Amino acid sequence: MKQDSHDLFSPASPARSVPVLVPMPAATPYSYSLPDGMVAPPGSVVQVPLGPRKVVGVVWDGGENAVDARKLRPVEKIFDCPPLDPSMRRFIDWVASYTLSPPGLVARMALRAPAAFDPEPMVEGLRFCGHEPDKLTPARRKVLEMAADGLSWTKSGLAHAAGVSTSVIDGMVKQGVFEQVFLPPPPLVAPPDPDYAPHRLAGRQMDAAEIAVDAVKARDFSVALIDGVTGSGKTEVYFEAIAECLRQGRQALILLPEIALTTAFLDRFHERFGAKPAEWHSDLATRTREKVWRQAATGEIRVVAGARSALFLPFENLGLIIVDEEHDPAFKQEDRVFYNARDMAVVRGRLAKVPVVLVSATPSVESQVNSQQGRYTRIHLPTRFADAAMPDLHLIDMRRHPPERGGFLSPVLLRAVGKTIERQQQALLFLNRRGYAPLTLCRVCGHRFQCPQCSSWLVEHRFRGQIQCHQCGYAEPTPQACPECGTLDHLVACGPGVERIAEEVERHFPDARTLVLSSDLGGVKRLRLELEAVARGEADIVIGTQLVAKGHNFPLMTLVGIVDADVGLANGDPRAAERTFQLLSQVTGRAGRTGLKSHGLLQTYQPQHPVMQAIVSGDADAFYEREIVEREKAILPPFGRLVSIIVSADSRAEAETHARQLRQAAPQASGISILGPAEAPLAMIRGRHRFRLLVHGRRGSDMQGFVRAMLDNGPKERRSIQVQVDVDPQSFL
DNA sequence: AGCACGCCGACT
DNA sequence: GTCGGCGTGCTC
Repeated sequence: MKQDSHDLFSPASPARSVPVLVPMPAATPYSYSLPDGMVAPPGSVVQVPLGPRKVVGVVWDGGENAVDARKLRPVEKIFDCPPLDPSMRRFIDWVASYTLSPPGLVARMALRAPAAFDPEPMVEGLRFCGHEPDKLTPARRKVLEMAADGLSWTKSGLAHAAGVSTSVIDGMVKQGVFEQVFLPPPPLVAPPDPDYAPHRLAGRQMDAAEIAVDAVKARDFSVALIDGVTGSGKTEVYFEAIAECLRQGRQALILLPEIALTTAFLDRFHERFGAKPAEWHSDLATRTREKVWRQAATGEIRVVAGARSALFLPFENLGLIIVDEEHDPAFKQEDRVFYNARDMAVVRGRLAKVPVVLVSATPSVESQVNSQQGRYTRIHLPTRFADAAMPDLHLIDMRRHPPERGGFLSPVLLRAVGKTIERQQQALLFLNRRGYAPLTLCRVCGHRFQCPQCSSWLVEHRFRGQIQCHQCGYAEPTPQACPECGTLDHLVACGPGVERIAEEVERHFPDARTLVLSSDLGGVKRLRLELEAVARGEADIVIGTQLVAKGHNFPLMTLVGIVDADVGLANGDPRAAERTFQLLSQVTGRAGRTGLKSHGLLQTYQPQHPVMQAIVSGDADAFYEREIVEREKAILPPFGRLVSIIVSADSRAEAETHARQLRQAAPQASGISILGPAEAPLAMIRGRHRFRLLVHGRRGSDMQGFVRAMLDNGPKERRSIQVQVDVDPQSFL
């Protein structure tokens, strides 16, 4: 009826219009007119004009708002690629409303492959068509032998197979020996074979694998949490779920923190399935990226191993999502669209009706709680596989075994390092602090080097000759003189960073091969190469920041020294204990997988601290559940309820709109409040709300100053603050 | 998000 | 006299 009355007011020949999500921060899709004869069902990937440029958008269903028909511009082109299916579209809508992001920007994450939307061009190929060449040289004979089967070859492929140069083939083409054919582009990766190398699971692992496999067999949404110490066989267990998924002819997605996407992982997959999975991460070459996108969309690629953004690939027939290292903070994206890929994986699984498997040696508190409450199936792997023993762990009480003057390494740890390298084994010294020293000050006037943009300490990087801000990226060359009093050569470095530890190590072990592994020393590629070199034994002493804790195994590493185990315990983060526990467990888990006797030594000034005690006691798992989960449950907002506070300094109305969207999206959520810059700090102090502050502002803008102004209830700045807490996605499904 | 327009400071 | 910094506004 409404439709009819609407038609009365429509022009005689109404232009057909379609809603299109464009890569722009608009709340709703834009409308475009559809030229006669063009068919664009929802999900179609299209090219549309937007202002002065052409952009890629997606035809949407619903959300269209009224707009003057004269403003409509036509859809220019529909790409010849599979449309985004309804579950993917609902996923994009869901993520947009949950993260309070414009849907167009979420959709853009699913279309991050510049030229992948048209089919890959056919590859030119050659086929033997019966004509013999007039002169049959030895080289030509070899080519004919290879091509006699009448199958199609690429020119370079045939030349390579026959062991001749391509010019031999060029000559034969001229004589009409070959006809030109067009071949479909070759698949990026070979299809993995679920039965390539049978698993070698035993006992509890078999039971665990059965649960995971059954979840895949059910072909429905479920969430399982696999937890077990490093080396307990978690990967092998979820490989069985992937094998089942492949047998069903469906696609599997493995999400990993970017740094854990190592060749070691890919090789392991290869050994089990006879082929590598397709990779997806920020460092991919454009061409490869496009191929992966396209072949995931067509279903050609069966398994993708990728960083968080792989969650937005448009799989043709998704059957399983794995989130490995699910506790890892790297799954959080904290720019543009803010999301946690672990949570969104659960949502995508729900909408696509596929099982999700979360995997970690140290599960996040959220996942622990969800499994305790029975929403996630718990799959616990209690021990290490075969003879891979856990290292024995000891605390070094730094009050009793202090380092020598000017040093940071206890004599106990130094002795252990010496013995380890004498045995031709490797030692890892872990310190979660990049650079040379976290603070520099002037010995004459006491001036402390502070970031001019955000007021955190500037960290000296001696290797690069710079002092840097680890908060905002500000950097300047290390000065010789104090900017305050002008005194030369009286600047003093305070506290250790990995570079300074390396200096100390080199002083004690001048003949050892020492290597610093830190994220600021080159890109992902270089880092991977260095990790592999270490795994092959090409270093004796490795000094690393937290990146060494992630995913990579060092078979020759029999000593792990934690230089400053207390770092991070007192930084005010409500998750400090959880983070410290996870990080130190992951690091100490790197050692002890060789069957050789291995050790972990934790330097600490707080040997009585419950986290330290738990890590060195064999009862860490129980402690983690009992103490950390219980404590942090009390600190964090009630699970199953969303507490989101939007503080808006410039537009109360905008904040109201966001809150309304939130309440609509999650009617069962409670505790949404809007707090102005004056109320927010009070609420924080009174402890009614716990939250992280996310301050949005341009680089170079004085965000710290704004927060200060906010805390002082000062003048309203033209910036907005959005405050969100980590919540549990399950309750919104 | 991108891109154009538009207005004030240091330089070929 | 211009180049270029970023503030503001607009895109179906």
